[in-house]
Amino acid sequence: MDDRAKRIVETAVALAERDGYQAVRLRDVAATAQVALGTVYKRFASKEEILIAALEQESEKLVAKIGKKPVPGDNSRERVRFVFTALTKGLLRRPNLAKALVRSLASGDPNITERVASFHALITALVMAAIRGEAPADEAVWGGEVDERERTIASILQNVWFASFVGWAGGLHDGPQLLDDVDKTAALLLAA
Amino acid sequence: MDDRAKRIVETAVALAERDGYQAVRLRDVAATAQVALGTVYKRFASKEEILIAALEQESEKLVAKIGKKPVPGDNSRERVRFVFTALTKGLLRRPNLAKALVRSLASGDPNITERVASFHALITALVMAAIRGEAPADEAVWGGEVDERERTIASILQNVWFASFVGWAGGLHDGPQLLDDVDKTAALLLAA
DNA sequence: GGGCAAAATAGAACACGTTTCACTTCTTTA
DNA sequence: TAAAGAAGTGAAACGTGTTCTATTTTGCCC
Repeated sequence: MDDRAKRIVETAVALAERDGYQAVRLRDVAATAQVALGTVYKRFASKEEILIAALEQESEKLVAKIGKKPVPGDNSRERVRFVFTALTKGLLRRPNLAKALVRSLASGDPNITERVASFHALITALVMAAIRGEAPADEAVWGGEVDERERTIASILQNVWFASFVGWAGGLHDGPQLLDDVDKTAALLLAA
Repeated sequence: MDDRAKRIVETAVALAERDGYQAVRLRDVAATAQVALGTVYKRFASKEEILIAALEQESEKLVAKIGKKPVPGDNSRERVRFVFTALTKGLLRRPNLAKALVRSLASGDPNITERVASFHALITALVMAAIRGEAPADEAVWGGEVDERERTIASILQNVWFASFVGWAGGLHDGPQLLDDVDKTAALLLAA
């Protein structure tokens, strides 16, 4: 990502953080990033793509922070809770931004399918590492055999988290409730 | 819902069914429904609200059909699979419409929160009835005590279904995969 | 340093959701 | 049945995402 693209994404993040999705007006983004509107569209095909780029950037930061050390906790459930708590708190710290990002994630725009899949894979890897009690980075190391059951559980947890996140973004419930949904799921799926 | 409102929703459904969300242009909706644009906005606050009304209408039809008789199946898991299969197939029969509706459902628009919650409650009731093996309509009869564990499981299943549905709408995977996600979850959560 | 292709720019223009307004047509009620 | 208010209408206008165009600037090669 070149300099201009970075400025564009950072501006979008700043605007979303302050006033949410609708405040990310591309004319404002362009002006603030000191770039012409045409340049914005040379780099990104749409507003959604800018926000997905922002999601990538933010989630990578978050995952990097979480995944640096082995996940703390004596058993799968505790480690899973730790990971989702960290993710959720990291995002809810800037609620307007989080809502804007989840909106793009759930937009169903076919042009961002691969990016959405990457995000999905990123979280799944994190959760699987938590279940096993390894540092996520290690995952690159052990080459092959993934436990199918573990993958399924990780995927379920992620789906519950995502659905609950969307519910939170839509005002259905609050942050603690969101975490509670995931934790209850973990309680049922993971032996202590 | 008066006559005009019905025509508006039906037109929106027809347009979404043919060509998806972006094809539901409100000027076209108004023209086809033989109504002025101002009248559309007298009945519905936004495009999202029209589509949520459509979702309510369609899901009620679907649930009415599914919930008429006791759900077939010898155990919880089979009954749950039956219910989600029926729901999913009913929706995927008109994929463009389904994508448009799920988009509204996941839009995060705070003005439709209650409607989204109602939809959620509707599905939860259906799933809980399937877990127990009762006709959903009976639920009104037995007054009180809901098993907390059953409610949690129903909620998880619904969340997985929803998340997977959003994934399908975004091109992440296909219909059978969607059902498989839910079924695998049911396998882990429900004793046969 | 001059020329050239690629990139950037300013700004107009278009599409569509949404709002507004002036006017007409119903419906109610006294 | 006439008056009043509610509802509907057609059309214009506005905001913002997106596209397009003509012009300028930049980076590079000879």
